[in-house]
Amino acid sequence: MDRFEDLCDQLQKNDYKLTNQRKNVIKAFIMHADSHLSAEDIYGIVKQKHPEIGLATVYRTLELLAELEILHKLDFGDGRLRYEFANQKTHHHHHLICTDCAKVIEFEDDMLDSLEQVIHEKNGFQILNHHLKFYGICQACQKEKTRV
Amino acid sequence: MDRFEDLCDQLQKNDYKLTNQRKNVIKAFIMHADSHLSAEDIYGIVKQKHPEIGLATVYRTLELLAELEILHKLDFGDGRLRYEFANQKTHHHHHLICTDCAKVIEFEDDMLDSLEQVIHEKNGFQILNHHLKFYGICQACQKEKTRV
DNA sequence: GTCGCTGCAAACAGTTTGCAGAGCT
DNA sequence: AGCTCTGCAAACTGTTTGCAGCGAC
Repeated sequence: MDRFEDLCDQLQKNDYKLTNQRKNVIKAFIMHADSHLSAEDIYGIVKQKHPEIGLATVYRTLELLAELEILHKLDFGDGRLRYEFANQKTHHHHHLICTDCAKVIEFEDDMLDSLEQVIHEKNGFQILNHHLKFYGICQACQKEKTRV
Repeated sequence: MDRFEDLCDQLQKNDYKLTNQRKNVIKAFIMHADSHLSAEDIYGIVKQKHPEIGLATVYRTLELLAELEILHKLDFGDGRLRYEFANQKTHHHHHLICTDCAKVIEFEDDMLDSLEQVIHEKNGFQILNHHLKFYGICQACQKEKTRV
């Protein structure tokens, strides 16, 4: 079973109707699985083939998919929420954001597990999630700068 | 020299005028130095004694103080920017956010330094800054839950 | 006196919501 | 057929901006 059918099943299993709009939003995500799309991005992509979709529907669908934990909300501080597939390794998955070209690079690391343990011991805080973002300059932009 | 005078000096040294509104915003921050205030928070505090201040001025002043690196912007994902004093240890200073009561606890750690080193080696990414937030349930809210 | 700063109100951007009609099951 | 879902437009929220007058230096 491919990813698309799997996600459609998840919707139906939870008693949500499988409308064309929802299918198209899911397809757009699968087509751009490595991106971090915003509502407006999705709207633009789906609109090309299905101009009748409404932006509000996109927002409602994204909210739904996030609630089902199919998608994760991301906030890169650019004033709009972005989304990515929520897969198993999400907890150890962080983002490097280039402040020059806004490119986002993914990064895997589980060092935070031990840090969470320390925090739990020191503060009695029960940690459920964390967000770690690095801001800096990617390799391409560094080269760009030395060249000029 | 106390903190207030020091900050006023910093403004003047940079050719910014020392207006009453700016002084009052700075005072409000000093009075609540351990909080993470939003523009609206500051507006409310200053307005009590100086009802003539405008919200736009607060926004402009916060922007100015952030540019001078007197304040740091924080984004706890609640839809508004918050600010705290930018001091020397900021880079190793993170936040634990309780998803129940929204309380924010400060946390110090420098483990990320070595992680930044690893990232630099693996990705050639020159890291300038990072944001690390932990979401979970604080000790008080955990007790609250077991009691009911 | 000059020019930066302020208050006000209007503009803005992303997101949410009310409602009447469309469409999945 | 029933009730969820949709498109549209209007409302909302935090923030920014244009402008005429005010005030720090």
